[in-house]
Amino acid sequence: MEYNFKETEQKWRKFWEENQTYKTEINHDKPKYYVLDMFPYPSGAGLHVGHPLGYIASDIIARYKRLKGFNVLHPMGFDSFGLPAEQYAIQTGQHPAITTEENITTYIRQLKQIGFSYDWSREVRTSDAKYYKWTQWIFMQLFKHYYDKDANKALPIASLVERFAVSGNKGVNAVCDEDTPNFTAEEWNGMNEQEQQTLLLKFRLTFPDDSVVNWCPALGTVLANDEIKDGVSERGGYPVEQKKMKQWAMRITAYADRLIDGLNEVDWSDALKEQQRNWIGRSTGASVKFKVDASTVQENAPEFIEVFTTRVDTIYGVSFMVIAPEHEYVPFLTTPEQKATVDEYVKWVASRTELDRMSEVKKVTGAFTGSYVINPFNDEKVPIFLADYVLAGYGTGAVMGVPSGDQRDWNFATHFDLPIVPILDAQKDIDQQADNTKEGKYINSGIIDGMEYKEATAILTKWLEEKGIGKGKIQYRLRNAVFSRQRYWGEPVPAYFKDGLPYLIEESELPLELPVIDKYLPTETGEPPLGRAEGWKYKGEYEYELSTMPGWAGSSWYWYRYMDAQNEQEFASQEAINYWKAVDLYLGGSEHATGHLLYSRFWNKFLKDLGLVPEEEFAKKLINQGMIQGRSNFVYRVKSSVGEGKNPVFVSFGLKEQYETTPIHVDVNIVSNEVLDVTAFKNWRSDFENAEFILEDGKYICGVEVEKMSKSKYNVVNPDVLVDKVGADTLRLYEMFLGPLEQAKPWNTNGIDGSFRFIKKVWRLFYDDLGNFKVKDEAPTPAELKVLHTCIKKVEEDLERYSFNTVVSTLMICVNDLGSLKCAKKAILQELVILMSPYTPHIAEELWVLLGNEAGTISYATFPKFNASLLVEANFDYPISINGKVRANISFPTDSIPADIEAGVLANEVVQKWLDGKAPKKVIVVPKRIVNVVL
RNA sequence: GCCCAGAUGGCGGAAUUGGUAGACGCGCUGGUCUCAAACACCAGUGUCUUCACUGGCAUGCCGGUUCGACUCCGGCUCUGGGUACCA
Repeated sequence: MEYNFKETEQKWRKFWEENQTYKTEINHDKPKYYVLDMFPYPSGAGLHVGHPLGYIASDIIARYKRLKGFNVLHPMGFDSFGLPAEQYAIQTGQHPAITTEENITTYIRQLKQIGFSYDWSREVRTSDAKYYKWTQWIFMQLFKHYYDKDANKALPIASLVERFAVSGNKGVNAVCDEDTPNFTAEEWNGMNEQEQQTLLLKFRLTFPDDSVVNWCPALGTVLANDEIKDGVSERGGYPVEQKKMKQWAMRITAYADRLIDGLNEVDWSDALKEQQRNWIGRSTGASVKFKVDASTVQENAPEFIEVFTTRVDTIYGVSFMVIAPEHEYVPFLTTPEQKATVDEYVKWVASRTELDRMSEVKKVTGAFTGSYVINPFNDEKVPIFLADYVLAGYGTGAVMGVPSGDQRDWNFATHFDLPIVPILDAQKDIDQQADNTKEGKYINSGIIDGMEYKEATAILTKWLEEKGIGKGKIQYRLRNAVFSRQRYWGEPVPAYFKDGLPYLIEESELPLELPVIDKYLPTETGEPPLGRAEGWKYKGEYEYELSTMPGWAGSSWYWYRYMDAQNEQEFASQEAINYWKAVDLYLGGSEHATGHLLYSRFWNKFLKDLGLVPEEEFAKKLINQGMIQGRSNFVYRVKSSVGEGKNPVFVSFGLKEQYETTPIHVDVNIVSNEVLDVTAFKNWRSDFENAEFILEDGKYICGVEVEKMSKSKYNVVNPDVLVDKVGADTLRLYEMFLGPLEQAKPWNTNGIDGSFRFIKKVWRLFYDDLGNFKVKDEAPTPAELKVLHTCIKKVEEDLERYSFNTVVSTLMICVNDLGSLKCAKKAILQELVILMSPYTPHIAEELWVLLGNEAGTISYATFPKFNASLLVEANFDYPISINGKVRANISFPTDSIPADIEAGVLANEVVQKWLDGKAPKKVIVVPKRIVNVVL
C-alpha cells in the first residue's frame, strides 16, 4: 500500500484546525518559549517558495520545543500597510483595503497548506484599526516624552515643563535640538503658549522637522529611492529633485548608545551586530569652529563654520573646507564672481540622489564659493568649496579637508590644485596618494610639532575648549528617523495643527481611522492624498496631519500584540507581557538588519522606559534566513525559424552553439532536472503548439540562469504546485535540505525526489509490499538501538545549533539503516516518529496514531532521551600522520581510551618498528584524536 | 564608493574547537525485478595515471602562519544583501 500523502495531510490539517491543537494559553507550569517569524507583507503575487523557508525552520523549532516540554508561542500575522497596494489602487481605483484583504486570504490559505503550528487565534494585521490604534497610541507616548540623559531614559514632557517653570533649562540634561537656547524660569514663564510649545518640540521624542526628500514635481509627490531609476521617476520617467519638507521625525539618536550597548546582550550573529554598530556609527572626535573671513561674504553670513573631525591632530594640514551643496550658508558665502558656477553646481547636485552621490566618488566634483575661513591654529586663509561628497544630513554638513591624510581630500586637492601639506614625519609618498597613518611625530604643526598622536590630540582638544571654539565630541552617523510618508495606505498620525503647531488628539479618540478618499494620488496643490478627504478636520476646525506613518511603524512593536491580540484596553495586558516577556527566537531576512531590527529595538527600549515591558531587548536570539533566488530556464529558438508561417524550432542546450539562437524564458514548472516536458511546452503558449525540437540523447535540455524571482521570467515557484505534487511534508523536508538556512541560494527542485523517497521509505518501515501493517511489539536488538540513538544524538545536537539541513541527512541515514536491518519494532519506530515530527508533522501524526497513540498528541510527546552507552564502538582509532603525509591508525577498545600522551608513546613505538628501531625526531600529540610524527 | 556576508565534484551541499575533504541527497553508469517501462532494490561515481595495486592533483585566485589549513592571517576576483520613503 502506497502512502497517500494528499489524503493524509488534508486529514491532519483539518484535525489540527478543528481541535485547535496549537492554540496557546498562559501556563505557569511550563517554561515559555516564544518563536517568531518576521511577518510578511501580503503581496499580490502570493506566497512563493522563498517565504516558507524561514517559516518552516521556525515551525521546526516550535515543534521541537513543544517536544522538550515548553509552552510555545508561535504566531503569524501580516504587515499589511505598504506601497504596492497603494500603487495598485492608483492604477485601478480599488481601495487598498480590498486588495490587501484578498491577498491575506491567499496567504493564509497557502500557509495553512504547509502545516505550520501557528496559533491563528492570535493573528494580527497592521492595517486593522484595532491594531493601529495602538501604533498611534505609542506615537502619542513618544510625543509626550523626552530623553533625560541623567536618568538615561525617556521621561514625561510634563515633568520637563515643571522644571522649566522652576529653573528654566539650567541643569536640565536632555537630548534636544542643537539650536536649543538657554533660558531662565522667568523667560519660560513669560512665554506664550505658542512659544512654549515651539520650544518643547526641540525635546519631544517625535517632532516635525525639516528633512530632505526626493520630490518629483511632475507627479507632485515624494518618491522612495526604490521608485527612482537612473535619476528619474520609475513611473513616467520624470525628473526628481531633492527638496526640504516638514516631516515628522523620531529622535532615535537619543537611544544611540543604548542601541549599541544592547547588542552585547543578544545572541545575534556578529556580522549583523557589526552592521548595526556601523550604521549607528559612533565616532569620537572634536568639533572645531572656523572663523569666516568677513571680507568676501554676503550679508547675514555666519560668523563661524563648525566642523566635526575624528582627526583633530591633522588640523595643521587643512588646505580647504567643504560644505554640502544644499547647506543653508551657501548663498551667504558665495561671491558674485562665483555665483554662476555655484548655482549651476547646486542645481546639478539637486538632481542626484544621495545614493548616486555616494556611489560615484571616483569622479571629483565641486565648486569654489569665493569665500574663506581662518584656521584657528595657524591663522591661514582656507578656501570654502562645495562638494557633493559632503552630505548635509551628517554632522554639521561641513568638513575640513586634509589632503595628506585622507584619500578623498587628496583627490579633491589634486583636482583643484590645492596644497598638500605633510603633517607627520612618517607619512610617505603623499605626492602620490594620501597616507592616513597616525605613526610618527608631527611636522609643520605649530603647537604640536614633535609630539605623537595621543598627546597631540589631547593638547589640541584642550586648546579648543579653552578658547571656546571647539570641544571633544562624540558624533553618530545615525540620523533621526523620518516618520512621515506622503501616502494614503498607512496609519494616520493622531495629530492636528493649531497656529502651525502640532497637538495630539485625545487618547479616547483613538483609533483615528483612515478616511475615505476618491483617488489615491496627491492633491492638485501637491498635498498628500489625505488632503482629498472631505471634512477631515479635528473637531471640524483644525487641519489633521496629512502624512501617514511609514511602513516600519506597525512592525516596530507587533510581537507584543500577539501576546494578547484581542485586548481593547491596552496594546497587551501586563499579565501577558510579563509571562511571554520577549521573543526567544526571531527568524527573518538579513535585509532588515538596519531598518526594522533597529527601529524595533528603539521602540522596545522606549516602551521599557515607560515601564510597560520588562526587557531591554525584544529578541534574544536571531537567525537570518538567506534569500531564495529564482532559477530561470531557457529554451533556444533557432533564429531562422522565426517568421510568418514558420514552425518554431528549438535546439537543446548542448547543441545550441551550432545554430544562431535566441534564448527564451520558459516556465520552470514544465522543466524537470533541466529536461523540458515537450508536450507541456506545446500547450504552454499557443504560438508554440507546432514547435519542433532538435534533441540530444532524445531529450530537450534547457539552459539555466540565476535571477530574481519574478513573474515575467516565469521562474516563480509557487508552493501550492509542490504541495499538490509531492505533499507538504516533502516540501518542508526539501526546503530544509536545500542548504544552510542563512545562505542565499537559487531555488531548484532538482533534488526534491530524494525527499519524496524518504517519506515513502518511512512508510515502508510500517507496511510491507502487500499493504500489511508489519510493526511488532518486540524487544529491539542492540544494532537497532544503536541506529536510533545515533540519530537522537545528532538530531538534538543539530537542532540546538539550528543546523536544519544536517538533521535531514541524519533522519535519512536512520531510515535507510532501519530499512537494511528490516526493523519493524514499535519501540524503535515510535521514537523515530517523534524525531521526524518537527520536519514532517503530517505523516508523523498518521504513524503516531497507527502505533496506538492518541491523535493530536505527538507535538506534545516527549523528545527521546539519548543513551550514550548504546553507542560504544568496538574500537577507537587514533590516526597517526607522519611528516604530514603517511598516515596510519592505532586502535584501542573504546572502554580504554588512552590519554593523549600515552597515544604519543604508542605512536612512537609503531613508527620505530617501521624504521627498524630508529627513533623519530619528534612526536606531537595534540589534544585531539590525532598523533603527528616528524621523522 | 561604504558596511556585512559568501565561493568545496556534473549539481545542492557535509566536515560542530586547526586534525582521514567530499557525509547525505540529486544526477549519471552498471545490475536485479519486468514482455517492456515506471516504481523499488543492489553496486559504482572528485580528477588525472593504471587492467589492477598504487601514485599525483584537488575546497575562487596569490602569498603567509602551522607538524598539519575548506577552517587562522594579509592581498585580490567574482556573487549576494544593505545604503536611511520597497518590505
